[in-house]
This record gives sequence, C-alpha cells and structure tokens, in this order.
Amino acid sequence: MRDPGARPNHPPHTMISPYQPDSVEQAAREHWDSSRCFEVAEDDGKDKFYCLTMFPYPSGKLHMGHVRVFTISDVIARYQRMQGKHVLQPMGWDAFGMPAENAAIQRGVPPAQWTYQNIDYMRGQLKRMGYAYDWTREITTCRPDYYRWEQWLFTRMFRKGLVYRKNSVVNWDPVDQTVLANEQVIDGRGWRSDAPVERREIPQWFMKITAYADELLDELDRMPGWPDSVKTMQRNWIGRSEGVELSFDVPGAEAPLTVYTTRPDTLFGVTYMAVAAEHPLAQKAAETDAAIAEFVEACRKTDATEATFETMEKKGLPLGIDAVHPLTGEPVPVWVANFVLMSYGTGAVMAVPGHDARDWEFAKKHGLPIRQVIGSADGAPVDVQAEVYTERGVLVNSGDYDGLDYEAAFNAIADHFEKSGTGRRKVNFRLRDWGVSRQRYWGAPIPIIYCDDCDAVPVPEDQLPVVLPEDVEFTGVGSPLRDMPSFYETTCPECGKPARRETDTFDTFVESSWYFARYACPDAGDAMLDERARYWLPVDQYTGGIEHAILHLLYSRFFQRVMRDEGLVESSEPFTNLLTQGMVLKDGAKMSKAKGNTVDPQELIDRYGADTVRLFMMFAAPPEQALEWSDDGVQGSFRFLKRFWTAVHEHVAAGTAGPVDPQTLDAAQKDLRRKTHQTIEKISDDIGRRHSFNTAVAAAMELLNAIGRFDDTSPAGRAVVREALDAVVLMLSPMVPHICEALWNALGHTDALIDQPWPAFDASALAQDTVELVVQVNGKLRGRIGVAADADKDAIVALALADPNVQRFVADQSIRKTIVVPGRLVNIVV
RNA sequence: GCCCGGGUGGCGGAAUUGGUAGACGCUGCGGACUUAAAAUCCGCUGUCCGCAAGGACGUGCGGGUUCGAGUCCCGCCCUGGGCACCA
Repeated sequence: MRDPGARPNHPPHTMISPYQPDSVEQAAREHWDSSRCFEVAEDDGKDKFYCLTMFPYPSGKLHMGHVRVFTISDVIARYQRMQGKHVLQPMGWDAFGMPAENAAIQRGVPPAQWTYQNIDYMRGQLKRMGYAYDWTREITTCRPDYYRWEQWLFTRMFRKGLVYRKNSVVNWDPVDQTVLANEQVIDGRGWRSDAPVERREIPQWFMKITAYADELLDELDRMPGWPDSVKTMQRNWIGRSEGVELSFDVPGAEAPLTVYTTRPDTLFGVTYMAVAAEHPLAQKAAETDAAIAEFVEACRKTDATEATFETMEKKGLPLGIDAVHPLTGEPVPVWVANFVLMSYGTGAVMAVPGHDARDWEFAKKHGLPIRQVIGSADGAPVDVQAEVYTERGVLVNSGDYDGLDYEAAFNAIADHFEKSGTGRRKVNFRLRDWGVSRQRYWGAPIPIIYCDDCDAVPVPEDQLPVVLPEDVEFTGVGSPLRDMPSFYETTCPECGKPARRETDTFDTFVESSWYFARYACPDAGDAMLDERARYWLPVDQYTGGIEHAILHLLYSRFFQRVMRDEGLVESSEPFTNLLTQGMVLKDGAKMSKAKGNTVDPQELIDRYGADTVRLFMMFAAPPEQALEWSDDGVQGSFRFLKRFWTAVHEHVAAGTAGPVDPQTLDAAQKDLRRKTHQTIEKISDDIGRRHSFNTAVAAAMELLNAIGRFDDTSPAGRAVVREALDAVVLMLSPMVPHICEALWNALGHTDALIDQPWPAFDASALAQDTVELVVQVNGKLRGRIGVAADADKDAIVALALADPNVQRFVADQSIRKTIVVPGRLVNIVV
C-alpha cells in the first residue's frame, strides 16, 4: 500500500519552472511566424486539404462564438496537417453590413474607418489565439479589388438572363422615410421612429437561383459530408412540389382566377376562393366598397416577414363576387384575405376547408361551408365538420371521381384540365429568386446604369469596379449615394447620353457566396479566379454556425454553379464536408451585439493565455451542440495545463528515458502502455472521424491521470511514461499548440512539433489476457466476473452462475435463456 | 404558424451499432502541506434505505417494442436555431 497523499517520483516543484503562458505562447508564435509554416502554395504531388471557417463580420472584437468556431477549424487543420495533408486555412473579413452604418450613426465615424479599425484589432486577436492561418491570403470584402469581381459576375449573369428587375416588397418606415431590415422592425414598428411599418413595393434586382432549383435539390442526395439536418432544411426550403395549375372563371372580370394546388383531388371540396389585398379583383371591389377599401389598406400595414404573416390572425371579407367551379359549374364566393400574398404564386388560392387546416379554421370563423370530399382509405369515419382531415384518402362526393385514391384522382383531374386546355400539371418551388438590392450605403454598388433610352445597362467590364466612395457623411436616413451626383452621374455605355447609376448596393450575402473561392487566388488581378481555384476547391472541411444552414449555404451552392457555368471552377459543390457548430449562448439566448449579452474572450486570454481558452472551448461541449456559457471551468482547463506542464518537466528532470521494449514489460507497465495506445486509438477517432473534441480532451486527461498514478522509476517504467507523454503532447497539439510546442522541446526533440506526424497506435499493445464482464439477471446488474479473453459462452455462463450475488437472484428458478455479449456482459433470464 | 435541433447528477457533459447510466471536468465537503493565505496534492460527492454486504429508484412527461431502452416507435411538454433586409 502506498501512503495516501505521498506522490512518488516527483521532486519538489521548486526545481521546475512554473507554466507561464505568456512567454510560452509568444515563443511558439515567433517560431511559427519566422518559419512561415502556414503559408502554402499549390503542390500537385501532395494531398490537399482546404479547411475553412465562415469568415467573421468585423464587429469590433472577437466574441465567444468566433473563438469556438475558429478553434474547431484550427484543430481540424492542424490534425490534418499531422495526417500528412497539404493544408490551406485562410482568414478574411465579411466587411460590408449594417453594423458599420449603425456605428456611424451612433458615433459619427465613417463606416469604412470603423470597419478597418475593427479588422486591425481583430486580426491581432486572431494572431494572439495562435490559429494556423495563411495570412498572405487575407480577404477584405469591402475592398474594390474584391467586390469588383462580384460586380463583374453580376454583369455576366445579366447578359445570360440570370438577373432581372422586378417589384418587390420591403419594410417601409413612413416617418424616417427609409427601408428597414427585418431586424429593425420590432413588434411591427420602426426601431428608431416607433412608427408602424408598412409594406411597400419597389423595383429591385433578383438573381435567378430558381433556375438551379432542381440541381440544388437533387445534389443534396449525393452529399454524405453534410449533416442530415441541414440537408433536410434545404430540401424543405427549396420545397419542390408537384401540382396542378387551373382556373376558375369569374363572370364579369377581365381574367379568370388562376390557382395552383397540390391537392387537385380535393377540388370538389372548394367552397370559397381567397385573393390577396393587392389582387385586381380586390382592388376593383375596394373602389366601390368602403369596408373592403379599409381592409385592403389595413393589409398593407404589416411588416414583410413570413413569421409575422403566418402567426397573425387570419382575416378576410367577401368581395360579393362569385367564381365558377370548373368541374361542377357551381358559384364559389371570392374573398379577400390577409393570408394570401400577391407576390407569391398567382395571388389567389382555392380553399378546401374540409381538408386544409388553415382553410378549415377560416371557414369555421366566417361560417363558410365545409364539404367532405375525401374519406379514409380504411373506411374509418371522418367528420370534417368536427375536425379537418388532411390525409390522402379516397374521393367521395366528387362525381365521376368517387372511389379514386390520391394518385389516381390527381392524374384523372390533371388529365381533364390538360385535355380541355384550362389547366396543366406544374412543378412548383417554395424557393424564390434572390433579391440582392439593398437601399443602403455600406455595400458593393450594383453595377447598373439607367439610361432613358437604353433602359438598365450593365457597367462594361473595363469600367469596373464601380467604387463605393468611402469618405462620406453618414446620417442614417437613406443612402448618401442618392445625394452624391459625383457618384451617380454618368453616361450611358451604349448611347453615350447622360445617365444615372444604380445607387442600391448588394446584399452582403453576395460577398460571402464566393469568398471561399477567392482565397485560392486572392491576388488575381485580371480575373475573378484563376487555375489555383481548381487546385484548392472544393473546400474539404467547412465549419460555421448552424444559423447559416439555409441562406448562406444555399447562396454559396448557387454561386458555385454560376461560377462553374462561367468556366471558373470545376466542382459543382463548394463544401465537401460541413460541420455546423452550435451557438455560444448566454442566459439561454444567442450572444449578439444586438442583445448585449456578450462575454469578452480577451479578458480570459489576458489572464490564462490562448491555450486555456482554446482548451476550454473544446472541452466544454461537443461542437455541434449549443454551449451555454459559464465562467466556471476555464480555471479547470488552466489547472489541467499546469498539471500537464509539471508532469512533463518532472519526467524530464529525472533524466533521459530509453525506448520501450514491449517484450520485457511487467503487468503494470503493460497496463499503462495499453492505456497509451487505447488513448491514441480513441483520440484519433474522436478528432478525425467524430469531431468529438470534448471526449478527446477527456481521454488525454485520463491518460495523464494514469501517468500521475504510475509509480515506477525503473528504466522500463520510465520508458513507458516517456512514450505516453510524447503521445499526449502530439495529440493535444492541435488544441493547445503553444504549450505543446514548449513541452515537445522539453522532451528533448529537436525537430519541430508542427512537422510531426500523428501518432499511430500499436494494436499488439491493446491485447488483454482477461476481461471483466458484467452479469445481469433479467437485465439488472447483479455482479461482475473476470474471464479469459478467449473464454467460450458455456464457460462464461458457468462462471456467472457461480457468483454468489447472481446465485441469490437466480436461486432455484429455471433459466429460460442466457445472452452473452462478447467483451461486455452476460444476461441470465429466469 | 411552418422547418431543423436539444432536454441525462448541484453545473458542463460521457455512454460511438439496443448492452455496466453519470467517463472527464467544475462546484461542494473532508483531509495533507503552510505561521497564514494562495497554489498544489489526497479522498468523497445522483437520490433514498442499510453498520456493511447490498438493495430500491433514476436520463423532460405519458404509453409501447425488447432478455435488455438515455438510445427504437407513438403521443405530449419545455427549450434553441431558421423563416428570405442581422450576419
């Protein structure tokens, strides 16, 4: 027995210099900087690995979400480098956006100046964190040498018909006379004016992402490197549906009411129609009916978000007009309703209250008839007066179509309309074209010139970029570009007459839809991309917040295809593997500038060093889950690094240790060596396959704890410890690279840690003579037995039954069944 | 409202393919060292019963499948993200 409290083999701490993160981390940084080891060029002889993080908006300083995602990506990059890959990991700035405008309003600093200052500060913070970036590739999207190429691509798309202009709805603040972002609308009111927000239609530019809808959808089935949840979200977002477009005649109206339905089988159940407030029928009725006019006006006074639209109270009024049912010839009343939008589809819907939940509620509220036209396939009773029935079933009350199932009815009815020429089968997408116009200053100018004679003309290539003037006075009401004749006054590229530039700027998602490609060739001066993009793309590992699961990732997939069709890149998909990291939450909510609930990582870096912060972020939660921030635990990570430091230095202080000779080890030495190689196997899998960094850290801690308990100063014992310490330093180096750099040197290695291969485990070290099995009786744990690793089932069961406690529960009952799970358990069922 | 996640001790989390629930860490409690404090080290730490051996209960709630369920199925509750102008 050892004396508890006594620690063998450890000289007094005074002999060992304490862990001082500042000097350790500075030394490591200087080594990486001077050796320029993270700068990479194309090398066809090597297996490339492009490791990318969603680039940050330069909001001022790093926040915990940044630290988390950048550390995840850095761990993967460094791990892959140790796997022998030729790793590119770049960094840059998503530099356009609203916060710069808000800062300008609040502090009177021009957006450009504010942005560049933030970038300088945050770049310093990133360097302090020790991320393995190739800084020679840094991209800043608000620089003309970057955004000129998206302007160029836009003009190419213009000529291909992939961009167009149409009217579209925005949030209008009637007091500030300005367009508001959804974020700036709070409970239906403008954030600064507090005035009720209205919907307003203005002409805006759109990119035809719907032209790629089928491809974007289909390819999801061949993307095993993406999480299923993200693929499902994108599938639902694209929302492909097969239906029928058909028309209801409206006597006296100029045009029939055209509607799209995915449930033509329910056509006989239509009891009313609903049109949008902006629909011509409603507009016409409003001219003569004050109540309708008032309703139509009220519909305009709501913001333009889908969430508002879906949750608001469903309202409507009858227009006093009837449509004619195309199959029965019966009159169907037409209503105007606030839940139909003119901008989606045809601005009119057919209502089947018996078999559609929203229609059912609306019908109940307004006393409209509910008609059952679908019965259950198994004959179970259906009462649509009491409850809506939305299942696909068998047609009833549907004339000649009675008895048909969904598919047969769909086809019969679709055929009927196609034969008579009054309707057709149609594939519809929920996905809408991408509106890229923003009525803001701090963005890339849309390269269009408006000429009275030639209409909208794209800026010719030799006149690009259209440079955003950076030295402006920014007031926050409207865009300063609208008040700058020096910006907008120009001449038409086609006819040479005086003309006017577009003053709207691009959605900032445009910049982030192709930056990943530009990192391959950030200095390409005469092309958007060059051949280097073909070498590096696609991105092998992309890491970023789950909040980007749809918009950013879908727009990037779209742009990748546009660039492909332009001959700029080869691959169709930009990101082979995707890791969506969870948010860092504080008080249960997303940390954000807007909410002001941020925790500043800088304070922790100053106090404990970058490695402690990195380690804590990796250890506190698995990467894909949300992480509720807590100040507890950072201290624990620091304590671990101190123990790690001390363990290595104590071992070194006791003199050199030779190589392990596996043939001569005693049982305890074999145990530690087995633990070492089990840990290598586990951490390799945790980092390489599972991205389970928290369990990788835990496994390293366990091994270090085992080393601490190991009391053996013999040459063989010290050799086994030495092997274990080398392995821990190598395996923790992706997560805590600075301290590992120092410890690697302390262990006497002369070649750089950064160039070391990942350790391999020795399968022969894992072998065990006896294994412990759990014994259950009826699935309940009743004992444990040690058995030979190669014991057969009968021997195991016999041994299990010999256990006194197992005996107690089996007693004289007859054994009905025994189950042996090799290496795990025995279950005796009585 | 719709789509996608999550819910396990006092806390963060582990349990990878249906097979020992609570690894690892934090907190707390007790102890060693110290004039003292900090730091460090050792031990204990899901709840309840029991001197102990051991037992009962226990993974948001209610059902189900199975020799065996945190894990699979059905129905709920709570909570995070997205919903096209926050990025």
